[in-house]
Amino acid sequence: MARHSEFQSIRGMHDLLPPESERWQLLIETFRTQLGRCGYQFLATPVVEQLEVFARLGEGTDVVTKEMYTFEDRDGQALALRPESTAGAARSFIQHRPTPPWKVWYFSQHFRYERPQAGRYRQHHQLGAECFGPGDGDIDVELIVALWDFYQALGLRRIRLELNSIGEPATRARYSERLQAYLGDRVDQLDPADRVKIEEHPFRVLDSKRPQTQAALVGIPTLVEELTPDEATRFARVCDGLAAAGVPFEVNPRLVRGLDYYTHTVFEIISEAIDAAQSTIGGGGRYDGLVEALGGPATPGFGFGTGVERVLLACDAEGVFGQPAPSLTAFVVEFGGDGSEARDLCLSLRRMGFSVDRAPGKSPKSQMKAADRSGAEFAVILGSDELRDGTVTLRPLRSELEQMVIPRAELAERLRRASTIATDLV
RNA sequence: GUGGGUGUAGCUCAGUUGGUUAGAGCGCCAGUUUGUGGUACUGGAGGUCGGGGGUUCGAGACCCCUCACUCACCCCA
Repeated sequence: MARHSEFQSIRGMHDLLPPESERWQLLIETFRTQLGRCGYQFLATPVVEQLEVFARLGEGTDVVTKEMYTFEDRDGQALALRPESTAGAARSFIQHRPTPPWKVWYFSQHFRYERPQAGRYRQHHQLGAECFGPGDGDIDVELIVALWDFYQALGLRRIRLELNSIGEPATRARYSERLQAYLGDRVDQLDPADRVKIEEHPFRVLDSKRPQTQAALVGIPTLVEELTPDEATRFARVCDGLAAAGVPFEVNPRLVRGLDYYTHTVFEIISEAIDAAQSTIGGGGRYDGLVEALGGPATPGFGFGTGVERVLLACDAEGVFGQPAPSLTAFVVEFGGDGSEARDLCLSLRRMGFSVDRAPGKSPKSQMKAADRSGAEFAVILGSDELRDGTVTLRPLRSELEQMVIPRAELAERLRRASTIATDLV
């Protein structure tokens, strides 16, 4: 893209313009409806937090150690743009001590300093939800089903839910050691690029994309085998709940997530329609230790995030969006007067709840052209004859019906009957 | 951070081995139709060829640097 001016948006950060922005509104509205049914309410936390809030997410996460936008303010306080939203929500929970269960949803922008590519941006947006308080698996089911139904409501069909349990931290640690031992015995079978991970991030070897590594992983001990009876029972209840809700899923014993705070249930939802490397459209899990790690009372939690840009990629790939509906009821076209009557008519129609626009000062032909382009259902023509007679010409733009001259007083009623757009007033 | 591809009009792109004044389609503006969009025809506006340097009589084409976009790795939504 050519650079025409001195300034442009920051790498990996994009403007959101109409008509694309309309689809964002649709996504947000659908999400709000879906989560509202489950009793979740909107939460907004600041874009900036103390660096330490995110640092507590763990040393083992690239999001924290490599990708954060960090800076000092004028007082020398260490701050960061949020790379995700769960930490801020947890901080907020601790700060305000709402009575659990605290069920919130959010729409927020996140910042990660990575090289942009398809479905990955330095500023990206997520819709998400968190539930602080209840520690039972039924909350896991509630939120996963809500997210699944959100995708269904959008019309996405080619999606896949992958599920796993990583148990309590003790189980995870035990498995980590076992994994390191297993991998240590087979170092030379792994892809060289993966060998270095054994020490620091043994779990990262599991979901490696490299064929040589994947071949070496056949028969590797799985986390599921390592779960205690209690953990396994808990996981089974989550699986049962999803099955009862009719949500198809597959247990992926190698599913590990990028953030260290997860316990028990973790999941991802992948779009099979996206023809790009970044095809995970949503993911989340349980984080029973997070609130405590941030200095709050021991409180379990579960949450997820879904990437708005990626969901829209999936929607495009599946072609779920039809023709956009008309957004204007009427477009007022004027000529032969000084424009004041058209101006007043336009304003009064708006106060009656109609969506109306106009393009004053241009030729009749140009105004009609503007009316067509605006997507309006009707042109309301105020020419010299109509001005003289106190009438308007009502011309349908989206159908083959004939135009008609009607008394000005009848206009509102005619529009109300003929328009497919609901007015927001009576 | 590593590697590949691409930068020409608002958008999508042509532009031959380096050779006059840089093109097309769509979009935009206007006219054919001084009261009517969506079709058709005609005309018009719009470009420091991403930026800088170099080679050359001559660079949109070649070389170097740089910036941006893009795809992949890493990682993640």
